[in-house]
Amino acid sequence: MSPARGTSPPRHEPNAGKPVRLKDVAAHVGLSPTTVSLVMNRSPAAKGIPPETQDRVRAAAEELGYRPNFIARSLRRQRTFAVGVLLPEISEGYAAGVLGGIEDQLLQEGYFYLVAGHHSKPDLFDDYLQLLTERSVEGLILVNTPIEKPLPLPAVVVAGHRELAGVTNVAIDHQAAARLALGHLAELGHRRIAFFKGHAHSADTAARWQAIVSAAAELGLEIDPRLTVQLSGGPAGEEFSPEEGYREGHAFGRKLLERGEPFTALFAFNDVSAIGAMRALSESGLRIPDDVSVVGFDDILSAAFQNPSLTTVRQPLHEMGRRAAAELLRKLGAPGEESPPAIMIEPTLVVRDSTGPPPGDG
Amino acid sequence: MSPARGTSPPRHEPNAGKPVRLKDVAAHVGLSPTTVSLVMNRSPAAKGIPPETQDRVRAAAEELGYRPNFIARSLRRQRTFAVGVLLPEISEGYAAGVLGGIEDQLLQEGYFYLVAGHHSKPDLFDDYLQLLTERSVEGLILVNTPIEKPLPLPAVVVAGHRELAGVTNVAIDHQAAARLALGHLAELGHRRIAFFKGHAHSADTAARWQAIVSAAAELGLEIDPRLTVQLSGGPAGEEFSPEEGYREGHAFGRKLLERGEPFTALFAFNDVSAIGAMRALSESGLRIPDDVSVVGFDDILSAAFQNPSLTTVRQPLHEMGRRAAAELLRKLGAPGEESPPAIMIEPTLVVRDSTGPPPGDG
DNA sequence: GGGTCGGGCTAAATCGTTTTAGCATGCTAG
DNA sequence: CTAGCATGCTAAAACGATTTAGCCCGACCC
Repeated sequence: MSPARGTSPPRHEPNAGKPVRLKDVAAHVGLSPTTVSLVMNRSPAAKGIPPETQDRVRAAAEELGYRPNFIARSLRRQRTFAVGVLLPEISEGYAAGVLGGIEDQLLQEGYFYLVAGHHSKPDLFDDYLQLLTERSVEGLILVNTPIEKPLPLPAVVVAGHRELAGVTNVAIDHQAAARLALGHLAELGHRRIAFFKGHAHSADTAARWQAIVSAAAELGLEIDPRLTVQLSGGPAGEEFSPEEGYREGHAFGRKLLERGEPFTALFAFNDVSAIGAMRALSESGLRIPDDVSVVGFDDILSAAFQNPSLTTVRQPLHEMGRRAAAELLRKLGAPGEESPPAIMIEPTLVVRDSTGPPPGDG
Repeated sequence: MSPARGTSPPRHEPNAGKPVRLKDVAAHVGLSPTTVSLVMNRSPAAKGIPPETQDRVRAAAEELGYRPNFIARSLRRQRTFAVGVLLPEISEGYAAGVLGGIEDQLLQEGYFYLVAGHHSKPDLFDDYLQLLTERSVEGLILVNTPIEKPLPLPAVVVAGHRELAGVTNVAIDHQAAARLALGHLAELGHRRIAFFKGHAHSADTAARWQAIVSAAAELGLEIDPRLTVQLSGGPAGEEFSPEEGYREGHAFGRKLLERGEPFTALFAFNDVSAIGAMRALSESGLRIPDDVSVVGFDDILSAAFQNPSLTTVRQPLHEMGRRAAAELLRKLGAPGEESPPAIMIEPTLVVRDSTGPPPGDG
């Protein structure tokens, strides 16, 4: 059969020339395209086809290196096995982390995804939404992206605020987060705790603050308005850079000290502002954690590299993405079925060196 | 109509029921699908169609909210306007940064992209490559991904090492990077400079070291082997976490001090190891930059938050991605045409507080 | 008045699949 | 002997566009 396997026909090679089509395989085995299709898809209708024929077909497909054309298939079946992801900016840490989880889940299930970063511009958002639906994505995942109009497709939102009928919101359990952080501080013996509130136009601000107030109540901690500062987060609507967050943390840490109201711990809104504040505190001669303990939020890379390393509440971004994707696929698989309005993700507390007992406590 | 909570039948514009087809538009204006297609695509063949007819068609399309089906169009034209991106892991900073640039460029040109993270597993790489070609992507961008076999599609590689005929490699200009960093240190007056070499299995190690050696020669600096340590980067083939890099920097910074060979500056292989080393140096009572200057590489987020903030060579990741995408699109537009084997990207030096004149210099 | 030309449009083929509806053929049962 | 029924396959119609090859009709030319 095979002539001294050295010759040169592309026997083993993927595909030398033009791609192989279904009908090429059919011609090669002397059967109709229908039959080949049935066999290749293991369609139930193929049960009438004897096993030896099936083997013959599959062998031919293998030999010719047949790969079904996904586009043609999508057109016919009206399924693209693709979802769209909309986010502010892909290179930013939060979105990238979530996207990692989304990807894992989707690829595992045989889906792909198209991403578009709208840079927080509403009209870009609309454009991309349009483009994505034009490309027939089957569903949407929005990360950190506020929506007003109802969406034309099944959707899951990660860290959205607004509630929208039919879309599931995957978000961190702020209540648990607040309990973890404040619980940790309370256990160490802190009573006078300062807070950074998020800027007004951040999605998480309100929910997180609510949670903090309620967790503080649970723990019998008092929240002193004089120990609370609100971050501004730069001009409304614009993207704020981490550097800005850092500077704000630094500035507001200083401001806090200037108020002269004593405190032994600070729970910042996020890691960058916590790091900025740590800097301000050290510059004022305070030692961390001996004089003041600091807790951040997010667990960005830098948190571990600080000196002292930062205790913080970690958002499991990867898992949030995973869950969001899983939920979307579930929706796609069971259309019409009721879907949960929200999925809560449990944060974890990463205790490092920036927290310890308050001064004069041991 | 809708009983309880629905008061709103989706009478809103976009599309109430089923999507509008080309033939629906055709029927609506009483013309053939051919004509409508010609008009909508502003095909040159449409010049025989009088402007008023054209307007009528466009008005109808607008009115009905017609959106061409991209899949059908792709099938017929054999163009998907999509490219595939392969990278180790999307949530990692380097890849995410590059991807940001890729995205900007692609979306601007009307392309989308499919991403797959192969987690440095060769068989996953092959699988995803297969899946991407099955989906008819028109080209590939590989980020930080070594290749051995030739690729089945036009491709551009970002930070690849191996040279492969026909694929363009977008990489930082190591020569310029070395000159920037060493030039800066030399200008400050440093002569005894320590180095971290990258781990053996990193793509950039060899090229960067070469460049350092040659830049040092240009500047008349001597490289002392006793001031050179090679990072190990964890077990070969595995992904190494930033935390590991940090720990290594810390450990090797200490090792360097133990050797007892005096030095006034350290050029680390990357920021995480630089940060680790800074920590080790401070712990030994050395002040930065008064006693030792430190230069990193990459300009990760944390570099700016360090105390002192880290002077480092910035890789313009976004631009690298942009250039890679632009080059791929060029290739796609001009098939057969010769393409450059490499595109050099100029790094920049970000001078912060970790560098200063050597001790006893003023 | 017949041929030519061009303006305005369309029928039909095509892209590569999936899917529906059947068609032969042979065997069995009545 | 014939209806009925598996068995093993296939023809043809989708899917929703693009594109090729004309068709029809009136005006113009000689």
